[in-house]
Amino acid sequence: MSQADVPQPGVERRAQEPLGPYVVEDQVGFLLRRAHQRHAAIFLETMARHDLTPTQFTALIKTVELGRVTQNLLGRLVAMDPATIQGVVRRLVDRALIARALDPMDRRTTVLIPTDAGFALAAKAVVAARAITAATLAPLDPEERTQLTALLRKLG
Amino acid sequence: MSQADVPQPGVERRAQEPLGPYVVEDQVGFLLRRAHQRHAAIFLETMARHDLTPTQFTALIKTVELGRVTQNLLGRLVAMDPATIQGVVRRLVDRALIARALDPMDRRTTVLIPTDAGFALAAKAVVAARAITAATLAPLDPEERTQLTALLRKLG
DNA sequence: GGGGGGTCATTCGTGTGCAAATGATCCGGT
DNA sequence: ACCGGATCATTTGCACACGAATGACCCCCC
Repeated sequence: MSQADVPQPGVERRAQEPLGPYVVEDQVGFLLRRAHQRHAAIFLETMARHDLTPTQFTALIKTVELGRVTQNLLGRLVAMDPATIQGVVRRLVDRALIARALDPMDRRTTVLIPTDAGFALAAKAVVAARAITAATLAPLDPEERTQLTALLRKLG
Repeated sequence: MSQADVPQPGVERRAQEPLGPYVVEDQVGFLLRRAHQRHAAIFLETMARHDLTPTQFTALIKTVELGRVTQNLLGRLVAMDPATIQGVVRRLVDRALIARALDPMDRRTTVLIPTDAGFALAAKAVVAARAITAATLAPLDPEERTQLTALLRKLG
């Protein structure tokens, strides 16, 4: 590193950066990406024996919870756009965790219904999911966990 | 909704769900995914005229900041694994925002150096990036913004 | 009772994200 | 001088994620 690469901080630079230095690592976007990655890693490892990804788990749980949903509605409920939910549902259907049914009232839609295997796996997966949430929040003390959850919910 | 679908809370269920009900929408993982998606949407829209994705922006900024980095090291610094950083860097090189150089000391590595165009774009993109952070945090009041950032950083 | 605007599901293209495998290269220890 | 473990970059395969386009279908309003 030459001297030119390490200028004295806060002298001439201030004029060009009136709002202070921009540190990528401190931006919400970067921190959100990191946190999401870490959670995904914990999820994948903990849920490995059930072979469910975070999105597959979420879609399955929601389908079991509702008993019967339209694919697009399911997508809206779990924050996945139609193109994404399509692939997620396809994989769950391929594994016979949920089934497609026809809606005589609306021939555009396919109704999704969990299978017995889907119910059974969902029950077991929820146990793992509780551990995943706990492991993800492990670095925080109880009060901070509540705060973080509240702030993220407020973030929309 | 039938009566059977809305049981009185906290009676028989407690025996089977000793830790309380599992609401997927309240789990950190779900909230992190939602928040990350929302940020990505804001980023894409605000950064549209510069045509940079969040990861491309981060990699470019970091390269400009360092002036000269190895690809794998860059990846570690911005939390992208070698397979991911490879594609990100390739797109930046294709657009002539950064250049590859040979390292005579280590023939395995390719050294990355920002081009003049890369410097120029980075300077303009940082302005947009400040707005993106602000827009992402808009739903929170100033104190909450500091809290959220601190909690996410602590999350690792 | 037809027509037009909206919705549903799907497909395509592009961009992350990671595990795993590969080939080239480096380096420490013998 | 060499060899074996480690690192670098790349590729492949799979799974989100979304914009845009498409074809089928719904429903309301004229």
